[in-house]
Amino acid sequence: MACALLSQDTRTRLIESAIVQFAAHGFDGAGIREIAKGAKANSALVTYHFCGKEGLYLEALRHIFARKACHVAQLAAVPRVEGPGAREAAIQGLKNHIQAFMQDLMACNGMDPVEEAAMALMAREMQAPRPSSAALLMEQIRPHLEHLMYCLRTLRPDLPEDALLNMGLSIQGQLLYFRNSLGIVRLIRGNPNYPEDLSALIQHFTDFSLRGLGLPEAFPQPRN
Amino acid sequence: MACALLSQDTRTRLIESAIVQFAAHGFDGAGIREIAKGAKANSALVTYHFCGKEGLYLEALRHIFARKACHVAQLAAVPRVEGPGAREAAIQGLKNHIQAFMQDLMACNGMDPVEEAAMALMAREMQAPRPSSAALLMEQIRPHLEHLMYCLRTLRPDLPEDALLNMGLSIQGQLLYFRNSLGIVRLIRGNPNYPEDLSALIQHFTDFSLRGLGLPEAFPQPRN
DNA sequence: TTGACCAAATCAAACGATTGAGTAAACTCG
DNA sequence: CGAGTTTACTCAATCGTTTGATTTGGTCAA
Repeated sequence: MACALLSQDTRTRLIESAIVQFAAHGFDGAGIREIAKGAKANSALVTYHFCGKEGLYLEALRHIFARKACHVAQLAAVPRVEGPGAREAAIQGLKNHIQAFMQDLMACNGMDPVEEAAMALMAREMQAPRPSSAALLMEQIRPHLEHLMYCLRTLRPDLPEDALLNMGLSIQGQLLYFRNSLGIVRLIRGNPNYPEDLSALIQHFTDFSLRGLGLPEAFPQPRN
Repeated sequence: MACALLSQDTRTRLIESAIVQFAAHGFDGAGIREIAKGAKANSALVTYHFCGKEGLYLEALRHIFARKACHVAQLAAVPRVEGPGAREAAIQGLKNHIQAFMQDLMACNGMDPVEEAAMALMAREMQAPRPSSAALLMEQIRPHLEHLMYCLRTLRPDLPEDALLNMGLSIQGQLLYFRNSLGIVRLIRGNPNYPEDLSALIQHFTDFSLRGLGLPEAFPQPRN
C-alpha cells in the first residue's frame, strides 16, 4: 500500500503521493489525509503549498507533463524531409511516433509505481477531464497530434484533411485504448502481465496502421 | 441540469438519475442526495431499494446492460456460414459488428440524456472498473468479443490466436477510444457536435479495419 | 528572523445510512 | 361483503462519520 518513494523535498513527495492516490481512487475518492500519509507529510501542507486539493491536482498533472516533455521534444526533432525522400521519412516518422508513444505509455510496468500511476491518471483525465485541466491537457496533446498529422499528410496527400483526421483517430485510438483499458485487456487475455513482449506489440500496431492507411508497400502479396 | 425524465416508478427514476450522476461525477463524486433530487425521490430509498449506494451503482450498470442485450442478440443472430461462402459472410459479420457497435455507442447524441450518460458511465467503468462490477463487465463484453474473434479467425486462418487477439484489440480500440474520448476528439476538431455524418465514420472504421487486417480485397489498386 | 515543516485540535459542511412514522393498495378471513 | 392484517412504498428528521480546510503553537536549519 505505502509506496517506496523516499527522500526529495516534501513538496515533491506530496505531488508524487497525490499522483498515486488520484490515479487509484480518482479526484473525489482520494483524501488529502491519505495523500499526506503517503508522502509522510502533514495534510495542512496541501493548503500551504497548493492552495487546496484542486491546486494539488493541477500541480500533479503539470508534474507528469513536465516529465513527458523531453519525449515530445525528441519526436519533434525528427527532420521533416522535403522532396523525393519525404515519403520514406514520413513512414519512419510514423513508426517512431508509435514506438515512442507505446514505450512512453508502458514505461512503468512494475518498475516505478509513481510512473505507472501517472499514466493511469493521464488515462483517467483524458476520458473525463476536470474542467480546470482541459486546457492543460490539450496543450500537451497538440505536439503529438501535429507530428502525426504531418506524417499522414505526407503519406496520403490525396486525402482531404477530414479523412486524415479520421486516420489519425484510428491510429491513436489503437494505442490509447490499449493503454486506457489495459485492465480489461488483461482480463480478456487471462494474463495479468500481458504485454510481455512490448516490441512485438509495437510491431503489430505499426503494421496494422500502415496497412490501414492504405500504403501499397505495406500490403502483403496480391493473391497469386 | 435537471433531466427531463418524468413518470415511471420511483425505483426506475432513481436508477436513471443515478446513471446520469455517476456518469457525470464518478462513484465517489456523486452523492445519493443529488441522485435522489434528480429522481424527485427521497434519499432513503437508495438503501430501501438497493441496499445502499454500491447496490444502486451495480443496479444502474445492470440496467444499462439489459438495454443493450437486444443488440447483442441481433449480432449473434448472424448465421455462421461454413464452406465456400464463409469468407464473405465473415466480412459482412465484421461490417455488421462495427456498424452495430458504433450505432449503439452513439445512439444518444442529444436525444436521450440518460442514454448518453449510460455510455459515458460504461466508458468510465471500462477504464477503471469497480471491483464489485468487473465480473459483470466481462460477462457483458464476452459475446461481442466472441463474434469478433470468430470473424477474424475465418478471415485470417493463417494467423495464430495471439495475433488475432491483437487484430481484435486494434479494431475495437478504434471504436472504443472514439467513444471514450469523444470530448477530446471534439476539442481537437473544434466541432462540438463532431460526428455529423455517422455513416461516413462507420465506413472509415470499416475500411481501415479491413485493410489493417490485411485482406487483399480491401486494398486499393496496386500502383499503376 | 525568516521560511519550511510538523503534530494536534478544530471547524463547518457533506457524506452514507438509519430511524420511525405514515400512506395506500392488496390480501386474509369471518 | 367488510374488518383486520400485511405488504410495498415514501417521507422528514436525524445519526455518526468523514471530508477539505483552518488554526495554533512549536521545531529547526539557513
